[in-house]
Amino acid sequence: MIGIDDVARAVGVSPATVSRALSGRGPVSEATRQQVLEAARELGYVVSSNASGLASGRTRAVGVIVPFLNRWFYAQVLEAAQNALLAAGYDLTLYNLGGGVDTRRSVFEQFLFRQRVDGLIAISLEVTTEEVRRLHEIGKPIVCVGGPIPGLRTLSIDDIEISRIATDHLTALGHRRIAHIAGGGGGYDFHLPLNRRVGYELALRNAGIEPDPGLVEPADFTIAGGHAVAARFLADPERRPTAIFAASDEMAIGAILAAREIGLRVPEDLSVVGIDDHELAPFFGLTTVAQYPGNQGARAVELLLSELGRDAAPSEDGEGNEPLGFDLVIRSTTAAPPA
Amino acid sequence: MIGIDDVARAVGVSPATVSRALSGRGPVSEATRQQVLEAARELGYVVSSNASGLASGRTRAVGVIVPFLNRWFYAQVLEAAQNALLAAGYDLTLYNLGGGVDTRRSVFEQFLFRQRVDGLIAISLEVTTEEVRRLHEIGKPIVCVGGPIPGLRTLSIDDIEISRIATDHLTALGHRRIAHIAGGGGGYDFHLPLNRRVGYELALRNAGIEPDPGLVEPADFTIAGGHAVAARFLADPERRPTAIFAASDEMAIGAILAAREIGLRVPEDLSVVGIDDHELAPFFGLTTVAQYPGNQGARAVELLLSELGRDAAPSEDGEGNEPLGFDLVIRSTTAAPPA
DNA sequence: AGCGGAGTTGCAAGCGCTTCCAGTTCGGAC
DNA sequence: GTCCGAACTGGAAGCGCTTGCAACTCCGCT
Repeated sequence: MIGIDDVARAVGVSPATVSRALSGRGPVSEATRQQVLEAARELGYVVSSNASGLASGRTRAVGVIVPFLNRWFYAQVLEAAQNALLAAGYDLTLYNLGGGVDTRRSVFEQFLFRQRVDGLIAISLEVTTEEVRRLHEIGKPIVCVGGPIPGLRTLSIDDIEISRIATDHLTALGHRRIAHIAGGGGGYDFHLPLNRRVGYELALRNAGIEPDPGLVEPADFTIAGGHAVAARFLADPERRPTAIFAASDEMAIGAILAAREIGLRVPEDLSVVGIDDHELAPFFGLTTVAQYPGNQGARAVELLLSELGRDAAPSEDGEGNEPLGFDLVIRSTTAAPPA
Repeated sequence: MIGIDDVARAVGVSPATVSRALSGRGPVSEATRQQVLEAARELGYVVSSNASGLASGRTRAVGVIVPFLNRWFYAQVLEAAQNALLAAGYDLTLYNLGGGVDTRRSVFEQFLFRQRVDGLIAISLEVTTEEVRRLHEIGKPIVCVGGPIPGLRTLSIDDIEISRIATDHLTALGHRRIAHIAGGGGGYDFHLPLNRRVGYELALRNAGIEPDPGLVEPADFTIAGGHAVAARFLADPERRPTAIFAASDEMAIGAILAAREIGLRVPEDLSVVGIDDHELAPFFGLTTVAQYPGNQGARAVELLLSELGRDAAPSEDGEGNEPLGFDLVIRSTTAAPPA
């Protein structure tokens, strides 16, 4: 393995200078820098991250913690984060908590303490107070996306507002009986489904409609889950809603399929709105509120790196939570209710 | 930060003994080992991966290279690999090549050479010969899943056979006009779609049917792509196939939706078969060939770790490729052709 | 009693970098 | 011409572990 000494010898300077030239820390004359860069490229020299990390305390790696992998939203955020990190020269170490209690515990007890990463990004995590304590103990900067974790800097969407807008769109079209497929269950941060429901009820009240608890039912954020709930909503022609607002696009798609199965036309007989702007949304012509997970991932990296950049201690201003953008995207699954 | 010396002091032994006790390398009396373990737990000591890696050359991390994240198959493999790695005490460093040419190049030129990982798992990668050369240069064990990379140990499905079985199922039901939505395009290993087409044609010939090139068209492995191709196949009632075999479940689902849209019933008017056993397959009642990506990921980790375990040089017996299991799963999208 | 060997343990030398500190050079100010 | 500071460079001390080697302790044997 070719080391820093080889490069130093090739250029005729000390390893210290090579280190400075390559890392950009400390003064090096432009001429020397160029020679070093050249020699390094020529020899194919790449610094050993272990040695560098041990000596400097910086590893140039960021840990990303996700509760799931195989969900569109998480994968989008993760992909964007990966790209941003690679572009900045950072490795991404993945911690997927979806592997059961034991793996989850060992991540929080062991893995995160190995000094392998300079900082962490946590995506929509629902964590126990004990886990929050561990996260703080690590003493490294953390940025959360989505699930607000007490005392940590969080990037989050305004879930109440996003839902209000979606529901407003339906009331504005004239709908009065609007059902809501809420989120719920398993591993998700529980604030999200709750806030989305609050926004929905807010919009109804604004339109002078009293929310009917019989028109709200939770599902698990999947197509199959949305389908099952929608089928129940639509079963009785007497009590059938004229619109469904689902807390995610996948559930909305399930609802569309359920409607089609019993011969209802979308949007003529039933309007459907989702949240996400999932990759399948255009395919189904789904009206939805886009929340740009890619931007969220990229922004999280940006924030984290800036914190690392100023060699800061983990920011104590954890309350400086940053709202994210979203937009209503009107396609062809919403229309005025049947006469 | 609490270090190995603290533990040593607490127990009253040398750091060397603590290291041996914690890593399991070298002899330590049972009594001492217990004390060390106890003290480490108590103090919350976790070895610094940088220091350990630098001193030993082992990092207890594995790199996983994927071409995409937001595809069901990749996410499944990745998730399983992550679980297996965590269980074995390994970190997983992710390299997603989907970020464009530049990131791809820097991964192959820089990131993989940082000595950050002990080994690599490459999932269904299509690589250039230059990239293969770089992979070899790294000098670490590599296990590939799916895309056979020349000279590297590969775990792969028998794509010809898997397709043959799917198509056989259709011919056995009596179908004669069977269309194939092939894979193709962008970033995927190109052997896969090719082999699947070969298996399809093989099965047809076995049933005495001459393949009709007009009944084969590629799509991009997505629902939308499958939908578009299927819509074309089904447009002309005269030349309409009675069955469609898609090279992936997502494309098969697209085909089902396309059929429904023009009023065809599945399976009465059209049979559809896919490959994968995607999470949505049960929801659509899709008959498919399951290929268990989770097992593939777990098996890849197992192989890689066993290679690392015996401190082996990267195995030169790269041709010892291992076939993987798959099963025809018959659900409700296939039946005899209309009379 | 003396000895050889197995089982444990400690010593100390690194692993390959980074960075503090001190030295050197050079240009300008006086 | 001298002096000072800024800009650059090299020496060397670690960073926190692992591990080869030597030392030491018990045994059971002869």
